[in-house]
Amino acid sequence: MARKPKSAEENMDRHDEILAAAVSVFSEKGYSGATTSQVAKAAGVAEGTIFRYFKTKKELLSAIVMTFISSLGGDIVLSGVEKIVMESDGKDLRVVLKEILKDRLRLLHRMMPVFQVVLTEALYHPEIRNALHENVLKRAMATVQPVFTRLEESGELRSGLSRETIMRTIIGAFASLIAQSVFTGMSETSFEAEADCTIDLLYHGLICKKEKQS
Amino acid sequence: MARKPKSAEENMDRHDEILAAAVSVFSEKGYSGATTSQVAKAAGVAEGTIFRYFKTKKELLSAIVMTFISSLGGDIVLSGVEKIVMESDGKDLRVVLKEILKDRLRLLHRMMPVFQVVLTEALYHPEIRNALHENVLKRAMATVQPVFTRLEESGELRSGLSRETIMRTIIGAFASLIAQSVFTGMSETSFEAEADCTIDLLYHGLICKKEKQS
Amino acid sequence: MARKPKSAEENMDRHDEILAAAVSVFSEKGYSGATTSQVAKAAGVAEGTIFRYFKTKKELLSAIVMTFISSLGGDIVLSGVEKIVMESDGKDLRVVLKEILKDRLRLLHRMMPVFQVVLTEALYHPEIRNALHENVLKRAMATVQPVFTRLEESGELRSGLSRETIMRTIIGAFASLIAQSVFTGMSETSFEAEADCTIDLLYHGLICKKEKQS
Amino acid sequence: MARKPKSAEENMDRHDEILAAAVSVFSEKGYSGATTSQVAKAAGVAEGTIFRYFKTKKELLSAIVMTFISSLGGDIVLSGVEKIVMESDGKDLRVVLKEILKDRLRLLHRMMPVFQVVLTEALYHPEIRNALHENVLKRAMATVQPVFTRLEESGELRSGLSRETIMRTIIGAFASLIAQSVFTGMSETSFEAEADCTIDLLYHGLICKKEKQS
DNA sequence: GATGAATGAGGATTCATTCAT
DNA sequence: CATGAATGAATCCTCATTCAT
Repeated sequence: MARKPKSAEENMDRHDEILAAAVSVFSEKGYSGATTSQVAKAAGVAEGTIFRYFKTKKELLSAIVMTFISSLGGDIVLSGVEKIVMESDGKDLRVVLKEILKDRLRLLHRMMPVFQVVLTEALYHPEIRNALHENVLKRAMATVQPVFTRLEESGELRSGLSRETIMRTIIGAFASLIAQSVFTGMSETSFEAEADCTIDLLYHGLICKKEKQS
Repeated sequence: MARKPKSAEENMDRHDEILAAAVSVFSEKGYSGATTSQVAKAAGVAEGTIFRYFKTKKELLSAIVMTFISSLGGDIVLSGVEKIVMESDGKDLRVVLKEILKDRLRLLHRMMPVFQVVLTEALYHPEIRNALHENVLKRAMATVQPVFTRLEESGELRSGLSRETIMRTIIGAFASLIAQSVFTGMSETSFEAEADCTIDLLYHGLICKKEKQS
Repeated sequence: MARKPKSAEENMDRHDEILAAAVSVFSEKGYSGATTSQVAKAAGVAEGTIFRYFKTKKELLSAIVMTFISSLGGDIVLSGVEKIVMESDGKDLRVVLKEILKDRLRLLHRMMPVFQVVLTEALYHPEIRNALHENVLKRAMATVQPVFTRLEESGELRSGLSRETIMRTIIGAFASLIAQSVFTGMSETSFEAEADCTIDLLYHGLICKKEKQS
Repeated sequence: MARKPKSAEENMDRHDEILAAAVSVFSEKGYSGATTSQVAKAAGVAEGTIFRYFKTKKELLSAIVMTFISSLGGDIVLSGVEKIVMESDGKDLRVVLKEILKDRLRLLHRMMPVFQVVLTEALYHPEIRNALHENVLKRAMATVQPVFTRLEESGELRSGLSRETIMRTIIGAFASLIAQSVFTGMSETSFEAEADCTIDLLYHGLICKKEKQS
């Protein structure tokens, strides 16, 4: 890889600094409620500089959404889950779920502001919704499939549960937990407890009781 | 030019018409993204008229939030659930959950836009979050308590599940279903199927499998 | 003025109430700074009612100015001075000046708000200035002429003083006293003292000192 | 960082251009009657530019008032009078008064519009009145004191005249002359004549006729 | 007549975007 | 390239005026 001139490298930095600043500001005031001048201040650049990297304010938002999608849906990020899934054979579902949840949570905490911005905008822009659906949800489902396939094949999974429903319910349950933890500032330990409890609930909802383990 | 003189009774309507229009516009573009002129157009009134009824645009938002909270958290609305809860004794939990879900869903469909506006703003305004927590969540939990208390007393409820976790998980699971149904335009019947499936999952997650206790 | 029919008389009342309210409001916030709604509230009438009596806000101002001019310049009002002037023969100028000042002051205190409104507007509207000049100043001068004519004829008035200068100086001196008394809330007695002192100054400036004064 | 090779200078200009335009427009239509768009046009800038230099329209007014007060009350400006006063020893009071009047008049002609704006607003804002009183009137009186002190000590000043009254009367007399000259567009020569006449009047009102020195 | 709700042109102010330096 | 002053369209809001009741 030939080294690019310094200025190009700096440009990249600037680009990302502005993006990061925009995420921070947008997540605090919302996209429409934020001003480019606030973003500029947060990024430590002049207002005009923003428009060198992003033609319009809207493009700045798009860049955030795209970044989010590709980092959440992209290989790099899902790989954490992928690894967990691949190594899940024979493990108790509860353990696997917990691992996945913790992996996702780590990510989400890091990305909370982006997440908030993207979700909010998704409410108002179907194309963002679609992009999320295609690139994040479907991918996530595909990644996790093996776990359920295995459970199904071994007859442990209760019958009558569609994959979609399962995924949706798990996501909903986790999402509500994460939301609560983010907004109420739950402690690490009580989050753990709540997580275990939630997983336990889901586990029993999913697994067939063959009276194997109590 | 002065126009549209109406009876005193229709003044109330005017107020509500503007409110309704605001909900509609805000839910489409977000509060900050919407303009008072758009609201006026949607309400079929002159822009100035809005400010006869709501001193500022912000007050318009507040009115929406308040309306939402009091109609969702208020007696009238919860009474649907209350009735279900009161008559739930002896019924299968699945049936009760289904009834509650359907009741809430009916309401939510009617209020979807308000809901969206309020939730979005709640992301950015802690005081709205608090108001929702105090007036909606707590109330809802209190209303549903008897169901779980009964299950607990009869030993049907699996042990180790905190009320909070149960409520959160149910809400999360339902919310994700409703969100999907709203955004993907799920059909009535497939919604029913999904709902049954979700309820089934939750039911087995909640209930102790010792067979019916007698 | 011939009396109008009763209904018209009642109209006059309303008319004057609104005018009085307008004076009060305009004098507090200035013409442009005041709103017709404030005037309406002060007058205890509906906003629309104002426009029955005065086609526009501007006309309301005109009416105030006209009222002022005709009441200050008109017979009724000047007659106080006229009487003083007519009875001034042989009196000491100081006494006459004092009487005039006191007469004007009484009037001015009653009319302070109108005065303020009219003067302020006069700054911005030459036609008001002209009207004031023609109808108030000239008249006032004409009224007071006899006093100075008499002094001149008796040789008491110092030579080299034009009537205009005399009048202007007296007016300026009195005006500054009144302004101070109005804005600083001078007490009745200290006002008296200041007035005597001012008159004394003017008197010696006007009168020829050949005579021994006792 | 933000270096301003010439922009420092130009900024000042811009700032002052807007201020000057505001003075001009406000003095023609009054503060409330003027619009920021008129000011912008008069200043030859876009409307938005005004708000880069003055946060609000009101702040623009404040800036005018402050400028006025500091330039009228400030050392630089009073120094003209101060010099006259310092060099007044032995001179005839008439000459001194004339010199002061001419000095002030020159200033006032230059500042007439500001003056008008400030005085008008002073009518409605006690704090402006106070500022004027403290920073202009008191200062002016302090500056002129020596003249009268000297006269008093030499026994030339008629007894029974308080300093306050003297000052007020002189100011009122001069003010009325200046007002007339400004509004009627008096010629230079007739102004001179009127001024001399006014001064003569005041002089004889102030000075004791001992026929000593002349 | 009197009312005051409705109007909408117009005002102050903001802010994304441009461009000369 | 970066800057930030300048821009002016767009926004929220006001208020004189009208008119159906």
